[in-house]
Amino acid sequence: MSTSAPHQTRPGGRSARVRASVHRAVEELLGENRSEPLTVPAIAARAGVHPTTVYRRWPSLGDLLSAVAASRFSGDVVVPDTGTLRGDLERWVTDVAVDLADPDVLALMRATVGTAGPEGGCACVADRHAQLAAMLERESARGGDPPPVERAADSLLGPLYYRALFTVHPAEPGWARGLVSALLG
Amino acid sequence: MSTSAPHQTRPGGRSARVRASVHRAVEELLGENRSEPLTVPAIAARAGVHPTTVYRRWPSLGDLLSAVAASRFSGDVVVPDTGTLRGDLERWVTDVAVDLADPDVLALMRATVGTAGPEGGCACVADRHAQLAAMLERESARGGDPPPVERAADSLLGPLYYRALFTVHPAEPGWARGLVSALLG
DNA sequence: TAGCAAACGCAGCGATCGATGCAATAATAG
DNA sequence: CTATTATTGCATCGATCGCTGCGTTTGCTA
Repeated sequence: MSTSAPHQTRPGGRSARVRASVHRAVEELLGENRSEPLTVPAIAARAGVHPTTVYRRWPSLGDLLSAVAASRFSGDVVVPDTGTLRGDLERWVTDVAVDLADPDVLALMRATVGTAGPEGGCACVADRHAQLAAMLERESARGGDPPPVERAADSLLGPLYYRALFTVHPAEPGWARGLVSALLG
Repeated sequence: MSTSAPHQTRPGGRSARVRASVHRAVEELLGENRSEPLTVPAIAARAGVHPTTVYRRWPSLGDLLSAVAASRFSGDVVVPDTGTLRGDLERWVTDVAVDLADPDVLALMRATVGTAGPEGGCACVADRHAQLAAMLERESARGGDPPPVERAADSLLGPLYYRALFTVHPAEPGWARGLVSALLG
């Protein structure tokens, strides 16, 4: 057999264009903070796509939001490589803090967590967890003794996301850096 | 005029009963994790109240959820008084962790954050912040040197709420206690 | 280039949401 | 106890949501 699975999905051309358009429409509509709730027809209209398409491709609004969040929060922050764990973490938390300061990002995260349930929350932070684990792993390979991933997540991602979701987020510059000091001593 | 403000609101009797019933209905409907989104008619039906009443008393669903969250997250955890800051914090974070392990509480928090925006988030943690500030204040009056409220919130509430919203929340017993050690050294 | 199948658009349908006058109830002041 | 008025219930209406066949377009493979 040349290719065992003939082609169950069709990821190129118009499909990809529609998906990107719908994703962008979701981000845009969530960005402009409207009082009305987010609905599929509104998304389709903004995307220039028929509502039927959205209903058929994504089983529910929660799945759509999860997909948008996973796509948006993957690859938006690159894992730095400064040579030391402290340097990597300091640069990384700063980048994450900058990303979390964007109102559009916050709106997307709120909607995803509120609509898609626990899976939505995981979709928002899965890539961040992987990045953090990669940096700690590298430090371990370098011969260092990094803290476990759970503790690092508690000390870094915890305050970052807590402030983003539950406070008005003043976010003084340099504050995120202090989290690294609190973790590494 | 005998009394300058005659009576603009009427908080007793049936009104209070309706409000309590609607609040309870919201918590119940969010508790049983349904795939359909939360709507006003569903809440009214569960509460045994006409939908018009809900539409008129609460300007939007977000306001209703904020009110429910503020009511639910006020007074549910008492501020302990063990004599030492460490003892107070350890008991308190344990209580908060237990509360956050309740699926109904998580569902209410997700919906509030996702629907009511930043105000919803504040409504969920305002009382917790006040409690934390009270314990630190008491330590200060006792002659101690407690950490600032922001750092305590970062170290304690941050991991607690981050794990509750963004992870599957295994929550080993005793883990919350470790947060206090990480904060106080 | 030709053929196949996946994906999309269109028209239309039941259901339900959210809102609006009007009448009835009941909580509070005197 | 009586009067006032905030509050709720009822009936109803327009708008829109979410979904389902069917025909058409468009990637993908041979």
